Amino acid sequence: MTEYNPKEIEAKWQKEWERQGLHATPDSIEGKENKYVLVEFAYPSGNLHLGHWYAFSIPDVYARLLRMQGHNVLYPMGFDAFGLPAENAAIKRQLNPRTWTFDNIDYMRRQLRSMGVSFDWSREVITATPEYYKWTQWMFLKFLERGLAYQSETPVNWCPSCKTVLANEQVVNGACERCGTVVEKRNMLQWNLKITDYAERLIDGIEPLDWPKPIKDAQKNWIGKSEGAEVVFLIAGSEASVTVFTTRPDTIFGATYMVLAPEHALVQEFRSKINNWNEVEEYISKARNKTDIDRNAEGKEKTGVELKGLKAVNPATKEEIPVWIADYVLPNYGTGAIMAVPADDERDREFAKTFNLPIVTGYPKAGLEDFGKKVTKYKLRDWVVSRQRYWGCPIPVIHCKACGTVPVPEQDLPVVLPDIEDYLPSNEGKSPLAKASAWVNVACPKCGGEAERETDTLDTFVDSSWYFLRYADPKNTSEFASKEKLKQWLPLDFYSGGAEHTTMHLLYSRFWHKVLFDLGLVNEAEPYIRRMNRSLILGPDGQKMSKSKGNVIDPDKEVERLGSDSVRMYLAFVGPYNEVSAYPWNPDGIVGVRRFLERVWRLNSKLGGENENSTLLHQTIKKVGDEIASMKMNTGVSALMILVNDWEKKEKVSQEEYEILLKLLAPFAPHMTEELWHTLGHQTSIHTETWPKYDESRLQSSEVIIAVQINGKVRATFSASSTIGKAEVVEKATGLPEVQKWVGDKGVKKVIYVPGKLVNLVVS
RNA sequence: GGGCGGGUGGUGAAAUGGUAGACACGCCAGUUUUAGGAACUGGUUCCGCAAGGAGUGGAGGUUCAAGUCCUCUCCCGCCCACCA
Repeated sequence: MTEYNPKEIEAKWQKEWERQGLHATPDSIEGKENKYVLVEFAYPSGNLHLGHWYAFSIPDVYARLLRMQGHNVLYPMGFDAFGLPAENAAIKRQLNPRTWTFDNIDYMRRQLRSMGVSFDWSREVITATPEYYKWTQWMFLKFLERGLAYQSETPVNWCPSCKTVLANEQVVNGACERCGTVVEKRNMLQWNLKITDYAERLIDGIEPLDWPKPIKDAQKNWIGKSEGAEVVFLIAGSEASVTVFTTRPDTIFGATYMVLAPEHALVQEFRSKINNWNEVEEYISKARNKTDIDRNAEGKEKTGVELKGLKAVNPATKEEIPVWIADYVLPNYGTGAIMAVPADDERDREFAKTFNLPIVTGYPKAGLEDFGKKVTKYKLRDWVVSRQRYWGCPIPVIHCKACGTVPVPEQDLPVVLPDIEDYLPSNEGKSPLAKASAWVNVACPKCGGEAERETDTLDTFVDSSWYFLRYADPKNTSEFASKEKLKQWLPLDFYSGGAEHTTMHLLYSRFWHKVLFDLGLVNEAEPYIRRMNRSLILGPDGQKMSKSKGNVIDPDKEVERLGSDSVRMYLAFVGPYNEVSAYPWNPDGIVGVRRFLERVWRLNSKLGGENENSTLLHQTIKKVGDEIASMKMNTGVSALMILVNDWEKKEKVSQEEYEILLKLLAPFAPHMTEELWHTLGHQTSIHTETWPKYDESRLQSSEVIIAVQINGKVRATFSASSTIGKAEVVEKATGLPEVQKWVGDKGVKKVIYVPGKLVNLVVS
């Protein structure tokens, strides 16, 4: 028997599997059920890091188990190829984003193959290819048709470094999620998708899903449903009124003043009646220029200005109350106006104290709808999808002076992203595409007159909202995917990815899917039934890996040192996959896994024994299958180690049982098991074998160890037949000298017997 | 401020209310006619020579029996956050 040489055998089998097309997945196989295992596709950043290995190789173990258990398993991979990060990286290197991205894809594909993951590359999807984004554009037009895509001039988040607008979800603590630059507010004409129309359904749909509770809660929280009432406050001495939203209409008798957002329309409407207009105007312009960071820095210190000369009437008390503007009232939540109840609301109280406004306590409580009508409000905002950047999917719309906004006719799709020289973003908020005049200037599809193409591109999250549908039918040129093929694979059986997508990709794509469902284009309202967030691999120092900290583990080097199978198996072994946790990479820990694989390799020289059909073997078969299915790979691996530890003590091992071990190990270490399998004389792949079956009746050993407790503390153990009865156990237990020592002459008051496990003797 | 997770050896972690610490790393001792470790054997929760005692952040409780269930409390992490 030769030595275990992973480098050699891994390269050999990767090549051979590819040659055989082992992982190409047909749309259906007679007698097999389809299963769709999905991982978030790769972003072509340029290099595979350990996170990719963790993200792809562990679900691969699961996919391989399902295959061996007789399913037709789709496990695809693709590239989320448009977007800011790739474009920024390309600009930094003075490369065209297209060249940069597609070179990265070629390189990463090769790296991915070294993982020995069973991706079906024949179904690869790349969002930046016209074959793909034709359908992104087509779907966008469907949204437009339905009134779910619209343009509006609204204050948006502008990243001055990336020189583009960002969605709310992409702004973290007032800074750009991608580059960390403080985001500014700008008024710009933007394309939006009406995700708010789906707020209620996005909340309702989430309940029955098999998702971890924290993700469900986070999404519900982000959508932020609150039930309350809208109450109309009249402006004294005028016909005008202001509607406020409150979740506590019962406190209306305590409302002693009202506050509007500085941006509220009423302020401008009454500008001539406001006595201190200069002061008010100054406050408004200050509030407008404040970034979210500034606002946070001020903490909870309240600022505001009274609109002097204006009074509102509290509909409950009929009293005239002052009207203020303050930036703690947000323009885009509720109605942009509140009734302030300083006795009951902490923020209102603080504001009232700062400006000496009246606080009344002990007021009567009102009924829910006495003074207003019941309404529901959401924190969720519409999804701003315009990006003033080159590297994205063109928005398929033409602006005509005569006809207005005209959709690009379906037969003209895709609107191909042109190759341009100057792709740098501009400070004015104009897409670089605006400079490609040959591309921009077109005839209006409606009237034939002069018209211009929309030059903004779509947010990358639009591209990734439906990629998993394309895998079902990746070569289709007449539809994004046929409904029949979609039916064969969807909804997904399993979707694994990062927690950072909870309120972004996972929310956007659910929304997208619901719209497609309403359009009759997909068969189900929810795309992902089972979702799992993976945990995180940290550097050896327990810190998040980063180049600046110098704690980055390069998977290529680990593969070179110990082999792909060792890397995969170590990642499986560090801890449960399905937990929001983080595991430090232990360079010695992976060596332990390599040692285990070598032990399995060496067992080969002990072959020739008789079948033992041991309890341990049956228990291991059950355990490994169960643990992989629940993504608790760590305990699955340890079960295999226990079996191997046991066999190592034996003189001989039966070949048939050794082959069972190899099959159990195959999902974790696909290369090594394949090599050993062929060494044993098999001609076909171990990965097409069926998963070993265990015998239920062999799970329980005939010999058991009974623990004897005195008052709940273990004082002795003895072994006995598993069929031993209570009376006999008590007799044996009380006969033991170390038990008698504790019982003494006190006598046994009570006996609890747990069959085959323990007996507890209660003594005085 | 709101929401959600967690606290178990030196480390990663195991434990349907039923022998806490499986499995692995590290460490210690030894073996292999040099060395090395990605080899082998044994040991390794803490205190104690031992008998024994203590022990899953802390304090109570339920139970024959609690890491697991209940009450209170401390600490840590993540997400959202002036959302009316």
